[in-house]
Amino acid sequence: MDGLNKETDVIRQARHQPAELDQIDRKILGALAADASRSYAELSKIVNLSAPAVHDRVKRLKRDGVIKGTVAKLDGCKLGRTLLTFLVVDTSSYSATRNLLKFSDRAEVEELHTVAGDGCVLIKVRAVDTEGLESFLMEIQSLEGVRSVRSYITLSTFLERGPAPE
Amino acid sequence: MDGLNKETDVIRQARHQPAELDQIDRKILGALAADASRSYAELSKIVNLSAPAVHDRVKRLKRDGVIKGTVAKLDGCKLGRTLLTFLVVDTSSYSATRNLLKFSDRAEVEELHTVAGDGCVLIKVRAVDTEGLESFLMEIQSLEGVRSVRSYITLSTFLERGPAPE
DNA sequence: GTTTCTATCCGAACAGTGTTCGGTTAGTTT
DNA sequence: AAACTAACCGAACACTGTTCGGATAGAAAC
Repeated sequence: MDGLNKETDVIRQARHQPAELDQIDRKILGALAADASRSYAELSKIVNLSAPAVHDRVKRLKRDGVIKGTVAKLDGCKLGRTLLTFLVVDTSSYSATRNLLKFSDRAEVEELHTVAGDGCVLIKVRAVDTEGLESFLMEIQSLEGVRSVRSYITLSTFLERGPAPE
Repeated sequence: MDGLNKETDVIRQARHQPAELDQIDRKILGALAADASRSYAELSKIVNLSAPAVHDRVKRLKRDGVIKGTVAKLDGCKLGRTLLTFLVVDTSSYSATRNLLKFSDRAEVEELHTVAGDGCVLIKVRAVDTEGLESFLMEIQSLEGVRSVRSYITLSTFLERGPAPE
């Protein structure tokens, strides 16, 4: 027996390394990313495998974290949120940035990232209306250490989806 | 019989007006927006109704378009896409904007909006690496009528979700 | 070459969930 | 009062998700 052991699936899993994805995996991921309500019978027809085989693969993809979960896509407008805006907030200190991260528990905040470049924090906000956006904006601007806020108010959305598997 | 007829559910549906959402609807929506794999039995416990009652409500919410569908959330990094960037493209003509909209069929493009303000189009791009972003950027910049491109390269993502039902 | 181990697949059986149905209640309009 | 609608429930049904044992193929170990 030499020093190089066989790398089994269990060992790989312990290292949190996902298995390599073949074309079948990517087809399944693409199908589920577009519509997660598809049955295993449907998926099995798409990739020409049996339902249990597809089930095994999906199970592995979930275990490895490639599939992080399944969520319902809601219509923001029909929920009463009509105004989508991206804010780029320029801060002067780390503590100011930290204060901004606290806004992630607001209902109108959908995304919150730190970014390199001119700004420091990027926020995707879906407000009820212009009034709701205004009060949110003023709250941000009044924070200690916030130098400037650039607003990109969305007119039309042409695409909104998650990562594509290839 | 006076001129005002009763507005039934069928009539309202024909007008594409969603029914008003009560607290139970919003609880269900919140639960499904966080995890769409929850069973009706689980949901029924959350809102203190029977499974068929929850089923009826979900059916209505789907029919009215409040629930647009269910999708699998994929891990961009584990798919090999490590670099998330927001681009704000400033264009000088409508035809240039139209050309930008064609980029919505690219695998690395996740969102594409037209925006008011300084820029005209906002694109969320998940590229494989810096090299992939660079080639994408150069393709955009070389388009006729593109005046400038502002890039916001994401360092860390703290929140990424869909619209919240209040 | 042989053995052993792993990953992957399949068909069949099982368990669990989704879905439909009839009946009841409550509220509103005629 | 009568008629209609919306909403709920329990029970039954149909379907899908899931597990199981067995077969195959490939890689590593001997």
